[in-house]
Amino acid sequence: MTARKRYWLMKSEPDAFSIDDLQKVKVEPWNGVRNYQARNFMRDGMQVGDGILFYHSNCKVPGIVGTATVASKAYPDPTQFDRKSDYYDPKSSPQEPRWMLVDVAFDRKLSRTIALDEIKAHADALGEGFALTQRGNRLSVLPVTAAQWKLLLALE
DNA sequence: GCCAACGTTGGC
DNA sequence: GCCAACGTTGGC
Repeated sequence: MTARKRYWLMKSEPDAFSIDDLQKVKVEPWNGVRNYQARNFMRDGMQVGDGILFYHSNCKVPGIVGTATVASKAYPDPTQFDRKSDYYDPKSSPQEPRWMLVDVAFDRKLSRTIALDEIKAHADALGEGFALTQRGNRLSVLPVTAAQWKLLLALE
């Protein structure tokens, strides 16, 4: 049985990993997420084939720059076991991994950036439940409804 | 580069 | 289990 396709938004700092980087490598293990809520979305919510809005944060024009697809089920983030990694977590172990990730596959680049400004301008239509535009929200992985997905991409 | 927001840590 | 201190995120 296949569950209904879900939608997500994932943030990345373009200096660290941009939509162009994803286009080059095609598939990227989404490592380094060290927030429990974000982890839970990946671990418990994501299914292969789900849609992802790729969002550039912490840059000149923050906004949605492309789409991607969930390409694997959740599995332990290997960087948590790597002492040399910035993402090393001494409290995690292969027997009891704390952090999970999914593989993210490039889908397409948008013809233009859907800037945060524009997204905010449509806050009413997107609804109060949209985590991205909620004040102070710093979640790097968040759910998007089918209606929000449609609305956001219609702005392209 | 600043700083508000907010999650996590650790002392008690 | 509380909560102050601290670190990080991310818009501006």
